[in-house]
Amino acid sequence: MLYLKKYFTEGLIQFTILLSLLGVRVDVDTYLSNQLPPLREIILGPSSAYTQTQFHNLRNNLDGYGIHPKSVDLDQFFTTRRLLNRVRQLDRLSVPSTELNTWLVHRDSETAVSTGSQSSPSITLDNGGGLEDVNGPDAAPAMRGGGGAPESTYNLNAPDTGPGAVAPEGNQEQGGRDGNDDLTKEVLQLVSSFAVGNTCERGEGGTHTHTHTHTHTTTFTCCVFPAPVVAPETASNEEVPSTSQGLALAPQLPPEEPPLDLEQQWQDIMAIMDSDSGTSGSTESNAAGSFGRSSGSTPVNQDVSLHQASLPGCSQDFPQVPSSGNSSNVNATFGATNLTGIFLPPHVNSSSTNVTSTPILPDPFSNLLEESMLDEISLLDLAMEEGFSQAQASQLEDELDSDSGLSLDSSRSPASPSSSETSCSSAASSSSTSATFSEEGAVGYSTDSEAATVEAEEGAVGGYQPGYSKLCRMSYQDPSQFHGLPQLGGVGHNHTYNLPLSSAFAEQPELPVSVGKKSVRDKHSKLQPAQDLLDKHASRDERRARSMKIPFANEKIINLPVEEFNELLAKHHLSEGQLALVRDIRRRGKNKMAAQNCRKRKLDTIINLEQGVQDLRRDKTRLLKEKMEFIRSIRQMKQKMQSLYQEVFTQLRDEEGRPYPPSEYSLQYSADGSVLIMPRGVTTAEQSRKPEKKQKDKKK
DNA sequence: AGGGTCTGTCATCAC
DNA sequence: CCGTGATGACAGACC
Repeated sequence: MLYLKKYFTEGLIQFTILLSLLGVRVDVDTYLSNQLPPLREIILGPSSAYTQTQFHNLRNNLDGYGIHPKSVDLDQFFTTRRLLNRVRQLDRLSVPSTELNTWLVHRDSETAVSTGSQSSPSITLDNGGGLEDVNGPDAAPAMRGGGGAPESTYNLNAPDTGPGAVAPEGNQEQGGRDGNDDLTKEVLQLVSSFAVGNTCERGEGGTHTHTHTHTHTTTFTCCVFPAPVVAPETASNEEVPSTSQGLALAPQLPPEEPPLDLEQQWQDIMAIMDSDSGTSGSTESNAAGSFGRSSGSTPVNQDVSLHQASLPGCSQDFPQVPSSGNSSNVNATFGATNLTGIFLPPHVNSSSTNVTSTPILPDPFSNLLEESMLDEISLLDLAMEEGFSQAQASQLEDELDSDSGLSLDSSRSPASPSSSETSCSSAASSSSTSATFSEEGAVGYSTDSEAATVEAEEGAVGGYQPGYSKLCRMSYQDPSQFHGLPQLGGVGHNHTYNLPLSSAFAEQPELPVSVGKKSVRDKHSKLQPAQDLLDKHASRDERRARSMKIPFANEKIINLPVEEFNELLAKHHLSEGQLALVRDIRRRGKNKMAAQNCRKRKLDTIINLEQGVQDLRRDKTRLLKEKMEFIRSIRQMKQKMQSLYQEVFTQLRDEEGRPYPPSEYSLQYSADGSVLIMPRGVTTAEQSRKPEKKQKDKKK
């Protein structure tokens, strides 16, 4: 019994830590609000991995020691170490060190063990909180154990004499007897703040057996109360409710000065529980509680430490589909809660049926994880994920941030083609001339005239800057090519329709105003006669116009407003052929500009789309980063919960001091905030709803 | 010589 | 109905 007490006490400590961790989770909830599952849901789920042996293995692995699993002393030692380490690791965990120390002392001081040697299958760890029945009388799943105990029974005090009674109560009780060690009291006080009750009660069948058949339900109840109020005296075994046969064990100490932090955490936890219960309560299965089924996105609270705490056993997290036996149970239980993988090592040996036949509800976490995480079963994958989030994602974002890839002209305003055009034209010619033949509205994009002006001065009346369009394109493709502007002259396209004002209003129609080709080209053709050169490089329409003796420049034909154009035609008496030619020239000229504008618009559209894609990629990267952070945080929390769950579970002992087989039992969290150890055959929903009533009924 | 790009032109549609 | 802009398609010039 001594070691029963020890284990149980340690269990209390573990559980306290667990609750404290939940306190941390409170913060997390602020951002993951609904996404985080209720504690009970987290704890839900059978894990055959939580066998004592595995526990030791885990510990040994963690500690790096090969200690015989059965060594109680070593257990103590390592447990202490482990707990300390665990606490230290819980950076954000605001667990006063003094409290921890106290626990440890308490642990060491283990002396007496209340032996509820009764055959009572139930072990009740009611927190002594008797203070106020926050949950109300019904709150009492704990009541089970406390069967006959008074309302205040949170029988921390009332150690169930039942056989199953393990001893925290006994401890407390013993402590009191032993002289009420101050430390012990303090410990009890602290512990009492986390009302813990372990109740084993018989099922309807009443066949309480050590085999823990489904007929009976062993309940580990943890009731939480703001202020523990338990008189040491109450710890007497006599107060154990006979009906429940459960041993009510509860830390009992007057709540002298509950640590403020602790209390605060406690309140937070309660708040969460309430909210969670409310949320989950709305759904049938909430009792079973799938992990974080509530949906809702909230900003991530980075309060969760992101440092990676890896557990060896986590490599096989998230088994998607349990194939058989244990794994099935595990999955069934935790699968829905997302904690399956964490809490349930694959090597679980569970013969029980689906304890947690809890309905699988939509789980925000699942959604979050399944996408990119659930399929990643190993920590290695996690590492890869992290690697991505930290390095690759950053790199990607950097890449996206930089324009090197697309070399888009940042000066371009996607929304304003004109601006882009301006940049192009200005880059092309640096011409200050902005005059355009816009009266007809066809020159929206035809700032080409600017360039044309420059060329006109050089004798290239064609007026069109050959490189204009190309320049824009080049700038789009690679801004660096702006430096190669002079080279653009090499492109000998005919742009004669974009005429400068000077040439457009030239009064000398005969003059070959439009050379049409690049000055460069002209230079290359110095040997040719001027006329030939002009003819050769003139546009077809110009040549036609010349051949037809059209008395005015094509620029005029093309760019004059329709009224002036008609006046011009009227002023000059032209033949039928001439008129047709003039009209064709005008039509083609306008169409040419329209085509240019059209192409520019296309280009702008493409640029805008590119920019949009860029922005979207950037957003995607950012969101991906955030997602990875979420996943990391969640996984870390799961790992912590897993280890805590495992430790708590393995510390539990039945009335005979035997550990509960993980294959048959699991810790589950009920809606009222109590933690129960349930046979896997019992559905959580069933368990969470009825326990209180059952207990009451049984009491009576 | 072949392919890509740019540009002009035509046909067509819409306003 | 005409003038004009927009645009797809085509062809020629150029690289």
